[in-house]
Amino acid sequence: MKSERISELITNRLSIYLRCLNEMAAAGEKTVSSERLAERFHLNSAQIRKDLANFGEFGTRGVGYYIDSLREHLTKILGLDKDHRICIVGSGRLGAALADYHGFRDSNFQIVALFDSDPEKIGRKIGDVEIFDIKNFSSVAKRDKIEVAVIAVPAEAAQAVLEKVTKAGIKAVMNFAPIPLKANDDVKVKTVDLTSSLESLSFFLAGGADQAVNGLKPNVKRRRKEYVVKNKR
Amino acid sequence: MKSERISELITNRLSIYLRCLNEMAAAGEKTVSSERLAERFHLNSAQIRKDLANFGEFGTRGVGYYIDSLREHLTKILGLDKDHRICIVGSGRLGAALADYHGFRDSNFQIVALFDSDPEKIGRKIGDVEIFDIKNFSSVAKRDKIEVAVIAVPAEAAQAVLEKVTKAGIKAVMNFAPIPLKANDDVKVKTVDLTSSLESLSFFLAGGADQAVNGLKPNVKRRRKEYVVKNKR
DNA sequence: TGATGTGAAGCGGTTCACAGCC
DNA sequence: GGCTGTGAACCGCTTCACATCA
Repeated sequence: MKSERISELITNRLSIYLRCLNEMAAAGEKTVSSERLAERFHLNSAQIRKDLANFGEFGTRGVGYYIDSLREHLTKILGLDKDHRICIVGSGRLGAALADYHGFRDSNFQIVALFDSDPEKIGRKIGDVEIFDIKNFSSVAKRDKIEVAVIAVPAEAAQAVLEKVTKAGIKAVMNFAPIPLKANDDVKVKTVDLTSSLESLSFFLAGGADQAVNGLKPNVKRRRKEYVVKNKR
Repeated sequence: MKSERISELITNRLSIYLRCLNEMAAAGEKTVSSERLAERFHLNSAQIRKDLANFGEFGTRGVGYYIDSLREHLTKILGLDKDHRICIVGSGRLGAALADYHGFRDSNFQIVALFDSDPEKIGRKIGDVEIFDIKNFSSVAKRDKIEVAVIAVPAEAAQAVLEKVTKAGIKAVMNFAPIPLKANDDVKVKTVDLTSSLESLSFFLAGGADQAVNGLKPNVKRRRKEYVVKNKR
């Protein structure tokens, strides 16, 4: 509830700002204005100022933001001053791919465990990450201090997995199953739906909005022309 | 421009509706009301009706939607009645993982080529997909009738790759590089930023909005209490 | 002067509520 | 009676515009 005061749109942008600031710091720059930052990602400068203003007054009028200081603030705000331990539930192709994708390795996110229900797989390793029995989720999660669960199981199993990890006290979940999940208020779920992302692209390729309302199928009747016109623009 | 009349939020939902309808059809159901569909994904029924109304009048008052008929319409609208050929640019860990992830195999999306700039990798295969020299992108893309490019290269290289595939006539791009890209108006780019998704979760774990405005750092001055209070709620 | 911080306006998406139709 | 299709209200995010301050 109160945790909804800051929207996900904002936190996503904070993450992007921080990445950019890190680059600038590496390039030896000292200060940056919201205007210049905005240019970097074709974005509005007022938005950047407003995003930052949610957390305090970090800027200096007439100057801009001191890069090092702002980096520190954002790092703390995003909780990136601490390490986070992740597990992946589901060691099928996607789960295995994610475990093997070292994209997070150099960050403070670390994949420390995999889970599966298939007895064939339990005990094996992918890279140097062991696959555990999902039945033991709670104890392994506690022992290994896991904070984030990545759901990479088929759609049918995803809701049950969410409930299982929730019971074990997990508060942050990244869901790759192509299905909307119902979670407790105190659990944050981010769904990444690759299939519907692709299908959105397909829609665009198929002619996108051009077919809307007008590219009608034979069995669709048309009345009320005035609405059609309104929708058009 | 006109292609922006239908938002991505809508197309994402259409994709989800279709998946649900397919399941229902498989279960032998014939009709469904927007209300019942809405329950399935904890969502508002008016929204479903409005989404569908963008494309015609598919429902029957007093009855609901005929599942088979609606499936056909949505399949056509999303362009899923045709096959789509995909390539992945970047055969590093992420690219290889995606190539090896068969999640799309049983759909009408097919991964037909990989591209890389590393001479070591060119000519090899991942699964049964060959890695080509990015220099030959244009000719390979034309020969293999590639419609969608997946960008899985480091952030620094992503914009250049986008420009290269755009020049080759690609109109739909899925970007995994953690950086916002600038594209032509007639090219659709979907960015999936796993890092900023994770960092959003980290924000939530770190206390989320609780730290906003109030969890202030020493060097942040506070004036104008009235705004603070306003922001608080 | 130059850039922040922010009220107010603008815009787009969601939800409500109900007229219209089966 | 039941459910769609949709104007109107609502809500939240974005952009504008400017007072404020180093």
